[in-house]
Amino acid sequence: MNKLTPMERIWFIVNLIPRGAVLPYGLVADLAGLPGRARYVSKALKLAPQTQPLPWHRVINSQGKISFAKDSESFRTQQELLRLEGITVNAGKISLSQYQWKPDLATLVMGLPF
DNA sequence: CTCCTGACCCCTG
DNA sequence: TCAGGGGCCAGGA
Repeated sequence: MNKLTPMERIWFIVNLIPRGAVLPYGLVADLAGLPGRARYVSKALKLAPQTQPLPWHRVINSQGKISFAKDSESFRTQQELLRLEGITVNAGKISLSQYQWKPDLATLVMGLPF
């Protein structure tokens, strides 16, 4: 049966975010069936196994901004990865109205293994 | 078991 | 826009 752990469900959702799109931590949590657990999403990304590539850079905060300190190496890496996908990033900000992933919920939920 | 720490979020001023 | 403050809760110490 579908015994995906909460963390695995988060990774599953993040893997669904298409190239050139982004999704806020809070919405990742909602889609993973963990409403109100935005913080847990950040933890899950940090603890994600390097084994398989996870598009963690497509996850940003609800303000449309990269959540790493602007002077950190992680910040620069995420900004670079987003730009490589054609996303415009200004001072760490991304336009959610323009790039936020808006999946067809009915279709999405049907395909979820949890 | 308790305490502390977050790649967060929402609301207020 | 920006800063606080309260809420949230799984892990590590």
